[in-house]
Amino acid sequence: MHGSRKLFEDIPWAARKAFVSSSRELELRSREILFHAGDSGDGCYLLRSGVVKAAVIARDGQERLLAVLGPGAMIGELSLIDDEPRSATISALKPCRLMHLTKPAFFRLADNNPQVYRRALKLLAHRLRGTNDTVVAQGTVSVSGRVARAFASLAEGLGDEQSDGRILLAHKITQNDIAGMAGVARENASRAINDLLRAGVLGRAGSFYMIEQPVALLDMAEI
Amino acid sequence: MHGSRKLFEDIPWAARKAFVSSSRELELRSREILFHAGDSGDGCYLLRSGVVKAAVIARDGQERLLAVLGPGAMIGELSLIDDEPRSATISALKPCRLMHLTKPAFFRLADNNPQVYRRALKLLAHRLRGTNDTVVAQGTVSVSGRVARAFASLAEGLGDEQSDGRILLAHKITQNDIAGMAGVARENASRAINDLLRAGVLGRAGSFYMIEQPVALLDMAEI
DNA sequence: TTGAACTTGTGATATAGATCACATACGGAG
DNA sequence: CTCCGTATGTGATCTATATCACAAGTTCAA
Repeated sequence: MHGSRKLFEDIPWAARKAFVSSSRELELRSREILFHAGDSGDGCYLLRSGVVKAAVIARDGQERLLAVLGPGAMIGELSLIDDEPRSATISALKPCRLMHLTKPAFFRLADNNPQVYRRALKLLAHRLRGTNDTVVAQGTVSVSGRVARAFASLAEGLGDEQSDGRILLAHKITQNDIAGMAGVARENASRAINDLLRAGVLGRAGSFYMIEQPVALLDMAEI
Repeated sequence: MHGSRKLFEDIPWAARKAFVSSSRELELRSREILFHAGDSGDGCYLLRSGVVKAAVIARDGQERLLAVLGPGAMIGELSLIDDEPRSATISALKPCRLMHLTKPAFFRLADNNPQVYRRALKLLAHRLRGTNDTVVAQGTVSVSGRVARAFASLAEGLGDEQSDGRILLAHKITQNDIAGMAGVARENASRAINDLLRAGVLGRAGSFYMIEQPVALLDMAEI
């Protein structure tokens, strides 16, 4: 749970209140789609509770997952900023509550609280570092390493750190999702996951995954 | 030459003057390195003239090129924003003139001109869209498509559009650079480039490349 | 001008990972 | 419970791309 994922950390209370009052609540049922890549739209959303995935469908029909996002995440900020179409499809992996903020409201708020601008810049900078790393990893890291990476990224997006340092991924994740994040075939994701399980780096807690050895995982992921 | 690459478009003159007066000039000789990935550093640079490349070296020693940047480009803004180490190594491909802006100067300037914040956000949003696309392309587009992509990206970074619509890449670029951008082996980049030359999509203008059919190129790149 | 150090082109081979083809297991609806 | 759709595991191919191995160009510095 890296701080820079949260837009409103370090933001004065007055601004938070202004945000809440100028935003509108909405809910999503499981599997419901918030918007599709290519849609027009200029507002952004703050995820209050639940889990969503951001994905794009490549020309050949393959679904590539860019991220799985948990509470506190900012969604749709690219279109907010540059008025271009939505860059990814957002769909709910479980029931979600969101706040919707319009573009004028956001900029009014930010103009009055430069902290908001700084926070937003940090958020984008953090994402950019992440995608840059992904680009490099894509080309140089093996399938099993990229699968490890996918788990690391899930841990960041919705991991729940236990008191003993292990990280619980308290959400049902399919091999298809993992494969989509790692950019590998589902069958090979399966093999890689089992390797991680056998190595004891990863475990299963009920129907959820548990990262038993976060350090070892990051190492395999070449992070 | 997409507008959003330039930090100071639409920025009031007063702010530009403030920028110039609070910044320091510096020069790089060809092949000289501005900074290395991992270095600490919190200032940013504006490229006035010349060409640089942004690259990272993967764990296995392979060089992966993130971008080739021409005049007007912003460099080192990630560390400016989040105080983390430099994310890439910047080196000059030809002699360059740069302006250096310190972090306090940037934020002072931006706080007084929210346009600067908006502009910076747009810049990062644009990059993020680009890297997201790259991630997807990495996993789904063939080698020749990715090489086409590399040329498209070069065109954006330092292309010179002719009156007849063709785009001149007025800089000596090696196959190694192309391979590094596309994330492929140099030998295969060579084959792909020759395919593009034979197809007439690409041409050679002296020792430079010329994009003869930009539309066809983008199509091959699956953009 | 003559190397020496880069570049580029192209065939031959090796291999990681995709794809195919199933068997098996699971989970929710009736 | 029991059936059906979805998720998983694992072998056997197949193929795109890396890697290897050279032969020619080029560039540039001495």
